[in-house]
Amino acid sequence: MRASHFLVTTLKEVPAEAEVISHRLMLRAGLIRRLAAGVYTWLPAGLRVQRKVEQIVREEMNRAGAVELVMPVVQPAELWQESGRWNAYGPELLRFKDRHERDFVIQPTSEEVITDLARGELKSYRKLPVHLYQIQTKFRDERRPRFGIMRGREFVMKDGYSFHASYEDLQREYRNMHDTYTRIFTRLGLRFRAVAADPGAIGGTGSHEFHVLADSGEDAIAWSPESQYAANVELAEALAPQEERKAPSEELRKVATPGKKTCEEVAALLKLPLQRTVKSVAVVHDGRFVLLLIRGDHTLNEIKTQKAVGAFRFASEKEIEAALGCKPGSIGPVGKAVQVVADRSVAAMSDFVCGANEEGFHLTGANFGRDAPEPEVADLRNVVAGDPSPDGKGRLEILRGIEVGHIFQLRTKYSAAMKAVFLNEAGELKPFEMGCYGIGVTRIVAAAIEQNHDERGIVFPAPIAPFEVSVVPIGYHKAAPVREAADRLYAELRAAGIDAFLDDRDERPGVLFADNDLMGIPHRVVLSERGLGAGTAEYKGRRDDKPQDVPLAEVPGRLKDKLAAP
RNA sequence: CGGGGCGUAGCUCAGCCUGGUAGAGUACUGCGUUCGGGACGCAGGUGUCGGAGGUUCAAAUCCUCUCGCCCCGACCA
Repeated sequence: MRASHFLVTTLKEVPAEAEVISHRLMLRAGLIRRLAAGVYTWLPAGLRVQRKVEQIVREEMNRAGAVELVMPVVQPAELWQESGRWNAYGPELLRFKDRHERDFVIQPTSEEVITDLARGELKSYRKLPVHLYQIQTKFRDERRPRFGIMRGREFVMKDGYSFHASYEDLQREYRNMHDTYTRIFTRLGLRFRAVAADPGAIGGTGSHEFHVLADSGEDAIAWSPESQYAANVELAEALAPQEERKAPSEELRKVATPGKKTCEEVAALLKLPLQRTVKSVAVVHDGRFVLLLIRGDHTLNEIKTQKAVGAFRFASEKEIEAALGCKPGSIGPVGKAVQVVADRSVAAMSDFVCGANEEGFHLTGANFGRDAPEPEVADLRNVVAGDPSPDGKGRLEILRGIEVGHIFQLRTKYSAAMKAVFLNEAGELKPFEMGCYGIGVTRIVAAAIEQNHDERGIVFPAPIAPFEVSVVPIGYHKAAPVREAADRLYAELRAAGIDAFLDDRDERPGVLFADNDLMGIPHRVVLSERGLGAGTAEYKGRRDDKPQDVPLAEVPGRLKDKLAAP
C-alpha cells in the first residue's frame, strides 16, 4: 500500500475523551474514530489490524474442525422469549420494534439462533458432533462504555457453538478449543494466560478465560509459577492457614478509638499489625442479617460470599444500627446474637482486634469460644500474592489481565429450554450437549496495544500490525534515484508476499518516522541518497535502539527472515 | 442508575466569575526558505459558542429546561 493512496490520519494531540493508553494511541495513530458512546468507525489502518486478527482466528478455528457461518445481527424476540433471556438479559439487550410493531433485538450473542438452527437441521446423532462459528458484530448496551474499543457497545466477536451427543464428546471439544485458543493467542504474538473461571450465570461444569497480560488489565489472575496453576481471583481458593488457632493469651479489653473506623486507622492507632485486626462486613441474605468477618488486610470476594451465604446485598446503615446498635466502623462479632460467617484465616486467629459494637470503641484480645461463639467458617476472601497455591504447589502471584477469550461447557441449558433434541443410536430423543466459545476480536486489538507500546506509540506484534514493513524514502519527491529505488524495493517486497507500506508522502523525514512509529509498524527500511550511494538501505526494527545498514539487494531476504522468526 | 465534570474552529484549549461585534496553538490552503526524528516566515479560509426558551437596549457569558460526552461508583463478561 502506498501512503499516498491510503488514509493516514495521525494526531499529535489526543482528543480529551481518551483515558487509557490503548484508546489514546488508537485515536492518535488513526485506527479508530468515535461516532457515539462506545461506537467507533474503524479507519483503514485499524481495519487492517482487525482483519489480521480475524484471519488468524479463522484459520485456527477451521484447522480445529469448526465451520464458519454467519447469523443475523437482527434477531426476532420470540427466540429470546423462548430461552428466557428476553426477561433475564436486562437493559444490556438492545431491543426495538419493526414497522409492524414486532419485537426484535440486536444480538449480543447468538445461542438462541444457533440452537434454533440446530433443532431444525440436526435431527440425528449421525450429524454430530458439529461446531459452528461466526465472526460477527455484536451489540451490548453497556451502562458505561469506556476505554474506547476495549469496552465498547458495538464490537466484533468470534462466537462458536458446538453440539454433541454426549458429555464426553463435549469435553473432548472443550479441550480441543482450549488448545486452539492457546495456538491463536500464541500466533497473535501476545503474552497471555489461560485461567480457570467462574462459569457464572451461564452455568455448566467448566469454564476457562484467556487473558492478555497487561498491568492496566481490569481482571486479577492468581497463578503459581511452580505448578502453572492459574485462576481468576474471583475463583481462586484461599486455603485455610496451616497453623492451628493459638489459645487466648490476652484479656478482652475495650479501648477508645475515637473517629477511627477502618482497620488501617485502628491498627495504626494501636500500633498493631493490620493482620491482627478483623474487619466486619454486614450483609443481608433472604431478609436476615449476616456478619462476615475478614482479616484486616484482606478483601471480600463477593462471588465466594454468594456461594457461602447465598444471594446477598450489603446492609444499609439503618439495618446495621438495628441489628448491632451502632454505626458501621465500630461493629464486631462480640456480644450480639447475629449469624456470623468468618473467613478461614479469621477462624484461625486469636487475641484479635475488632469493633466493640459501640461508637468509637474497639476490642483487643478478642477470642472465639471465649468472647464470641464459634463462627461458621467459609472461604470469603480474595487471595493475595504470597498465599499458598490451591493445588498445594508453590505460592501465588497476582497478575493483571484483559479478558479476550472465554470458553464454556453449556451442557443442555439452551437445548433443554428450547427443546433442541436429536435421535440417538437407540432411537431416543436427547437434548444436545452444547459448548460455546468466544473471542473478542476488536478487544484483542486494544489489548495488544495495552501490552505493547512505548513513548513513541504502538509496537504491534508483527502478525497483526497494519503493515509488516514500512519503506521510508527520504526525498521521494525530489531525488529520482531515491524514488526509483523505493518503487523497485516496494515492488520486490510485494512480489515476495510481504505486506509493505511505501510512505511516499511529501513530508519531512521527521513526520514520516513519527507516524510509522506511532502506527506500530514492526520493520522499517529507510532509503536515502546517502545510503544508495553506498548501495545500502537502513533497517530498523520498531523495538531496536539503533538502525543498521544493509546492502540493498539483501533487504527482501533479510525481511523474510525477520518475518519468519520474529 | 447514583456522584462529579465538560460541551467555544477538524483537534487541544482560553474567553464566562464582572454581559458590550469570537480568540490562541495546532491542523488546513498558497508562496518562499528548509529537508534524517512531528521545521520556519509571510499571507489566507475556518465557527448554528451543543439545542430550546427566558432576562436584558445587548447573552458564549446570567436564569430555566433539554441533549450529548467524559470520569468515579454500582452492574456485567
